[in-house]
Amino acid sequence: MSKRVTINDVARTAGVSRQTVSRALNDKGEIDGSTKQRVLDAARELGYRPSRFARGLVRQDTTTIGLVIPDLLNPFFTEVAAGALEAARARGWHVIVYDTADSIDEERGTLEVIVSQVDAVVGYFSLDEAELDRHLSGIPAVLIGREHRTPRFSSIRVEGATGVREAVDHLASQGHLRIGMLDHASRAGQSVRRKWFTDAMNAHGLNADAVGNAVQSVDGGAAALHELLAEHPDLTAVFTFNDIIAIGALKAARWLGRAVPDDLAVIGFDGLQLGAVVHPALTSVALDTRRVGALAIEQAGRLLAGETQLPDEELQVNAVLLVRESA
Amino acid sequence: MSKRVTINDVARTAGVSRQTVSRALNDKGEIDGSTKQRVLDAARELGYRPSRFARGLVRQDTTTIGLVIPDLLNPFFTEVAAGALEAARARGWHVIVYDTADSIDEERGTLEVIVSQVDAVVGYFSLDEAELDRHLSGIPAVLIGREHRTPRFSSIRVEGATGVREAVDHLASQGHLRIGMLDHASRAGQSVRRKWFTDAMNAHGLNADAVGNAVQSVDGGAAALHELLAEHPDLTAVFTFNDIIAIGALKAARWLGRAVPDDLAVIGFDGLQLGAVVHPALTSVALDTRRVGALAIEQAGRLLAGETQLPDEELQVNAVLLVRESA
DNA sequence: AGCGCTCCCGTGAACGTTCACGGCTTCCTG
DNA sequence: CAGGAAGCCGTGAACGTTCACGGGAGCGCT
Repeated sequence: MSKRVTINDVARTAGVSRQTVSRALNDKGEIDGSTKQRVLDAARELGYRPSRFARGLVRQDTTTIGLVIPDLLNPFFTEVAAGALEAARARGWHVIVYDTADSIDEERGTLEVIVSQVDAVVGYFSLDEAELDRHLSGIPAVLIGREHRTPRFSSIRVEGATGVREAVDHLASQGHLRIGMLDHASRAGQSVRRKWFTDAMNAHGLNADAVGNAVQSVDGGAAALHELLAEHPDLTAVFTFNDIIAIGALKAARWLGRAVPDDLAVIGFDGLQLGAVVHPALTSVALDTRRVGALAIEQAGRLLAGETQLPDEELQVNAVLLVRESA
Repeated sequence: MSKRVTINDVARTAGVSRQTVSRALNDKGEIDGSTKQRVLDAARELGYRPSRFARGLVRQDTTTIGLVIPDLLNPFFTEVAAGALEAARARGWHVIVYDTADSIDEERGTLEVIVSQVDAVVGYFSLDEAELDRHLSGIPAVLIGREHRTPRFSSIRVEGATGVREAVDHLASQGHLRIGMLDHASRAGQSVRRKWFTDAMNAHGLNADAVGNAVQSVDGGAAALHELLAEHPDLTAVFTFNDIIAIGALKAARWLGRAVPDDLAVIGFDGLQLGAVVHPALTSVALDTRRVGALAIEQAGRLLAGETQLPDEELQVNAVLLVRESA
């Protein structure tokens, strides 16, 4: 195994000192043009590359953030990730991406290794607070779509109550009275989004008990709509936990011969770009996914800098109704 | 600004030496159970976190790979990235992801900073070889979908000639005689995929001159199909550079009132998962995108280990026809 | 008693780079 | 010609961790 080429090797073959090599490579001043060239040539010839560890050790500038995502293939997380990457690049930060494959064990494993590699952690987690705390061992962390607020931890909240209200308003104004929902139940029981839905329905004096449960996938959404319509054939509109499930619902509706939006109106949640390519284009309670990612990065920066906490409003992104074709 | 908590601080408050602290944290043997606990407590209390730089400097184990992607929001690249992440995770490597936003300047900037942060680079690049070489400054690199083979560089090739041939066979067997193509012209002129198409058409004695040019987006595909059909109204089938463009074509076809596949057959390229959610589901010359990413990572590992070059066949992924509904 | 072994723990060195400082020329200025 | 400034370069130290080595205490065995 050939030893690593160090700055001293370059210095020797160029006939100068370490420091001069360093000067040449980081083009600081205080160096003669010709010697600089000589050093550069020597470095290239030897195939010298500075050690990021040694460099990082002495100058404390480079910051690296760990982005933890349950599934990169899910377009929602992709969009968030894209927003985060962009924000990070803007400040010259590096982002290590970890895909936990929706597995709690992978998440544990990821956390285990992540803490020794990054300055802060950002993303979606399923572990409970206690274990999260333990694994994180003091690293600043920003949790997305989940409450957890301490000096070391922050969270980015999604505010969808008014957006969902808009959606129900929209449906009601078109005469829909029987509106169902396809929820996505997690370990924690029914979702917040369902609560928003229920509240909005109640505000209209409508009952919100036609709720099905969908697995987090297109096929899951399709299957769930089948079931829901079998139970409640009179539904004329359906609101879904997210766009993925909504697209499944679109698929099932076509299968069942129910035209969208005339025979069945569909409204999703998230406002993914994906919703624009399907037919009919998906109406959705949209949230600025890229902004979610960007906010998380920014907040990680604040935690890193030890700045004072921001008011909740700043750490929140609001969802609004985006009317396309499906409702 | 509070100084960093070092291993010495922990050692002092625990009343032991550095080495003992190190032993406790990396749970090596040679340490008494009670002192270990004492050290751990001290570390937790002080909020101690080992410096990844100092650690990386002495033990040469952690490897980090830079993954360069033109646009994470493009589902094709997302799938490749997912494959790469998975392969990297399997060997305990870290992946820093850079999104160059389809900009050549960003790519340059990325390269500039990447070389000092990773052990190897993997991904899609637009720069010409000379500049690439210069920026990479000796780092092992794996270029995807592009030729570039030297001891330091490798490339992952996509073999689609037979897959495209299958596609044209498929269309011809259904009686299609006038088949067009929506190409994506780059700086380098017409694409290899177009060549594959032309060859396949010629093999059937069909002429392949009904070719339009599409921008790399759904809308671009839609616009291009409009133009192409205006010029060649007799086309009954169209093959596209990739699935994104194909989905645009689907959209345009619906707009023009041409039913797919009956009035117009559409075949894409890439075989994205996305193709399964649109309607009609997209027939495509599919390639195992995740495997592309995984292959790239594996090959980066070989370069890093200085292993001998593999035969080309091993660094290649073959595309095959995936028949869904659109043709 | 002497020897050797095991169990713990500590000390110098090393990893590869940059920072702070100091020294040597050379040139200009009054 | 003295003095100072500017330009160029080298030397010790520091960053925070692990590795290699050595050494003392305690125990059992001959």
